[in-house]
Amino acid sequence: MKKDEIVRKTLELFGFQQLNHVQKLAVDRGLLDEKSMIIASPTASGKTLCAFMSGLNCASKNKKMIYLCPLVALAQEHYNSFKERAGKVGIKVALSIGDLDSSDPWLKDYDWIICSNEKADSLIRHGTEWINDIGLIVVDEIHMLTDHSRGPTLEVLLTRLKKIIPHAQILGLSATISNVRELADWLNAEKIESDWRPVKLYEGVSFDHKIEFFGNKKYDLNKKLWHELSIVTNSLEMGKQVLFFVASRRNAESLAEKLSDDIKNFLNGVDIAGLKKISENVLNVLDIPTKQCKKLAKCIENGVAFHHAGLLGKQKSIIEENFRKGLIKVIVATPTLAQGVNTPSHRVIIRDVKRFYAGIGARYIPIFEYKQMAGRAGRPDFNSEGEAILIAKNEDEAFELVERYINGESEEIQSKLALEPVLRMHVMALISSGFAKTIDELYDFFRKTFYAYQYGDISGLDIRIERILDKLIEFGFVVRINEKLNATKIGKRVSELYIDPLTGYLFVEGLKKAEKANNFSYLHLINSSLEMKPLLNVSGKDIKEVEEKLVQNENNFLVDIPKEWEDDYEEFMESIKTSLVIEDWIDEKSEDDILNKRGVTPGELRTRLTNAEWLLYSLGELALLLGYKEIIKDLRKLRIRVKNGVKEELLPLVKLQGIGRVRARKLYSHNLKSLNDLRDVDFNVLSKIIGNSLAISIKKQLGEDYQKLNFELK
DNA sequence: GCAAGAATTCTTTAGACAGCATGTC
DNA sequence: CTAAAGAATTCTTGC
Repeated sequence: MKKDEIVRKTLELFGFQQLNHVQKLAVDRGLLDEKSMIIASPTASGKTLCAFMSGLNCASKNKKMIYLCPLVALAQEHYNSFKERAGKVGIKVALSIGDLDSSDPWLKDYDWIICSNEKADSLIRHGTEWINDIGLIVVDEIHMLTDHSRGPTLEVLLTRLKKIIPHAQILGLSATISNVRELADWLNAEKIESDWRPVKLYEGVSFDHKIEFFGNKKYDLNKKLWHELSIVTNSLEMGKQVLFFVASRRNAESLAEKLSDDIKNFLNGVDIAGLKKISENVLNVLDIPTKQCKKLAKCIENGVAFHHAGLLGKQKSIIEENFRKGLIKVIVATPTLAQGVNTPSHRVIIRDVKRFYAGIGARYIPIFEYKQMAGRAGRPDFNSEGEAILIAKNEDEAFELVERYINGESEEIQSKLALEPVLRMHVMALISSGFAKTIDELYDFFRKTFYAYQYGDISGLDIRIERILDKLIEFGFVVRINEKLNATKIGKRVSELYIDPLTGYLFVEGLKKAEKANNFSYLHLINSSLEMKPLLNVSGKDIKEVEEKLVQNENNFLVDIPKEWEDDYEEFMESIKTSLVIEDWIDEKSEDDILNKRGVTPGELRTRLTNAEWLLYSLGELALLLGYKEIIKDLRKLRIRVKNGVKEELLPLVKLQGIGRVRARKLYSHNLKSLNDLRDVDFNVLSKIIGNSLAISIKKQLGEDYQKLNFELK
């Protein structure tokens, strides 16, 4: 395809007439001539379309595009959008993320591969063969590089990719940052910067019952109402939605609740009917609605939603979707929404500019974060402008906020590669995948990173690497003979399992004590790993039970028990508490009970369980490798129990599709305890217990003739 | 004696990546 | 080097 044809086709697929400012700039500067570049421009300025164009260009040259995303949710969103559009021109798009995996060799038949940064890293560790077919690397939200926990992974990944496929085009998509130049230079890329936005953004402050846009416009608010409500009222009177950003989940919920009583007056008949329906959907995401589900449902009925990571994924997407549709009038959210799925709002209110940081106390959030939140203001499909409003208590504070945030410039991107936990993981990976075969190669590698580029002097890094190397050798994961470095079998496996070497070591040491282990000690072992952090905190009401558990299992723990006065005692208690929650789950306690009793949110429980399952798998794999044959079965059983939330006796039943913890228990209580029982039981009996369609499905899964049964039913 | 409101103390604090096996009416 | 808001609890005040 020729260049103008690519442009034309892309515009057609997206339904646009012409390229916008940023896109034109990118094309002029060589986007379709395989020039590497970093495009730094505001949210919604059409960067994705640039990626799409160069993806088409790349495909026309018979090369692959790999599209890296910082969040699974974003990867999914892009996958859907790309698949629909690119599918029309015969391009095959694949999604590769942690769960719901598409196995490696399978990917080689696809043209565009959308994945998370970590997944891409993992694919490379496993030595993917199609890597040499990559002609284009798109890095979405490349400013992630500055993130202290996950930035280094991206940095190492890019450094590696640059080395393996030096001729591939790199396209970095970034929010506006001050040192794009530096980043671009590191990648040998063009720098394209633009402030162009599809809608005009007004940034202002609200205080003393007015909203002030200094020199632009001004709103007077109803003095009889409390501050937040007066803003909401003012917005809804103009028919505009509001998106609040607050500092904590509790704040989000309480503000949403407080607002919901007054907002319902702004709803019309259509809204009320629609909201009623959504509210029910939200309520029934789980079999038994939890307290949080009920609270959310009630708020939504009145047109307000709270949004944070404690919600279930399904609920979050219902809220996002219906806010876009205009049904939900107000969302009160934690920072999730600022970096996640696109949820623009005419007005964005940044209420809390301070946030708690462990060990330091409350601090101003970075300017960069403010800009991300403010950037959500404005809906190109409805209005030509958006408003981002900070909340201040008084005029003094208002001026301070203007200075700091509105007139402020985003922080620079800084490499965080020197942080030890991440470095440890990547040193292990580099050795394990044979990328660094000697110490010199290892040092050389780090000389090509952004860290080295940015700071020049990396002697400090060298020292850290050396220290880490010593540790890895001590752990038995790496062998060093003179200058040569080699990963041991177990070291290689640790790297492939994508766990921190420290966790790997924790597991290896834990397994040595396995003869005294019970299920609880395995759960506790995985909850002692870095990957499970942060753990659930122990509150006043469960301290007693946690202590009891500690005493009960005193002789079963696979890690050392710290003394009460030691620093890690509290963390130890938290790991017991977290294990208790998982134990409740596999003891078939009802979800609602667990959540209420332990003060956990549904979304949180879900992520914990997924993590626990992955770590149990990893622990099992290490046990296998180390030859602990007796316990492998236990670990396997435990893992399936964690996955399904069932006692051991239900294990055969949950193998069936459509049978989870609740239904399996039901079958069991009707004396159907095995697959054979189910095979033998009369269809009509089964159907009475569990319903027609499921009975058909079960019988079919057991190999009986679906058609025949279906026929008999009629 | 009691209730409303004020003052004080207590409690809690954002987010979310990774392995792997298998299948779709 | 370590903050702030909301919730819970206790105290005060006025009748």
